[in-house]
Amino acid sequence: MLIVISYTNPEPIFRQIMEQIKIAIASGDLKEEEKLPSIREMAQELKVSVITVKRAYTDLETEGWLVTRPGLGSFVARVSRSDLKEEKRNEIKKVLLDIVDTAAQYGITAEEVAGLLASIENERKGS
Amino acid sequence: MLIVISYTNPEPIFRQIMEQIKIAIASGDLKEEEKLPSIREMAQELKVSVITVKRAYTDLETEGWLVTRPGLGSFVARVSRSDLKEEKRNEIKKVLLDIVDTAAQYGITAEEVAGLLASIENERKGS
DNA sequence: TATACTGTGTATATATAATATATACAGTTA
DNA sequence: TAACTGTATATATTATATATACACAGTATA
Repeated sequence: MLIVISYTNPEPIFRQIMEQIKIAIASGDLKEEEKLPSIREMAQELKVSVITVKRAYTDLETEGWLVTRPGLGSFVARVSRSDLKEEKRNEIKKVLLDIVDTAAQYGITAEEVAGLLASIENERKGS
Repeated sequence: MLIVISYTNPEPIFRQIMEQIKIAIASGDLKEEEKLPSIREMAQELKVSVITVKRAYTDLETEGWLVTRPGLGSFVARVSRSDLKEEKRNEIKKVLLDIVDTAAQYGITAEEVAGLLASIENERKGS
């Protein structure tokens, strides 16, 4: 599993790890019931403390994406793939809602926000 | 000037203050050259430390929205209103770009994101 | 079958940086 | 000098990250 952490990224390391594991699950790169690298393995690969990786795994378990068994390892939880995608959709919707509200306070209309989004898609197609 | 801070909001207090001052400037509620409440006044109103308000004012000055004169007070900088709106537009575009990228990693298309945004607007009109 | 080995996760104590505070200091004007 | 203004210093609390010592699970082997 390829995980890359950035020290310039203000996001804490354990969250960067969490996010990339979620993406691995959502993309099918990590399958249900599959064993993840041990916290020591991953800590060594990322040149990061074991505790930091543990924090990422523990939080992912709390959110229901992993199951950890002491002495055995951590495993991808059941039925997490489509759930993860749905969770992300809701998360995105919440952020969009916040954007529209904030924009309004600055006198930027919802139509204008939609226009910005459309311009991003067009620029993407162009390249 | 009405500012409301929330302790459940994970955003630090000084950033909540900054954001609401920016909105007051963008909306014209605070005009160019106008004097802001003294840090002590605002600290007392918000039941918050003077240092926290100072931090907000100092950062706003660094970003160019305020000018502070020791012994006199803090004042809205010149030509900040339209600049602020433009800055916000750029900020929003950056966030939208990030959303589209992240969504793609979860197998959510840009069209789907646009759809979510459209649904928000529709729900708003409905209410 | 007992036990030692090697893998796994866990708990405790510590360091550093960001946020928020209280209190003492200094500039401006009347 | 009085009554405003912002500023500087030292301290507390919380989040993030770490090192090190501990405990659990499976397996090889004496």
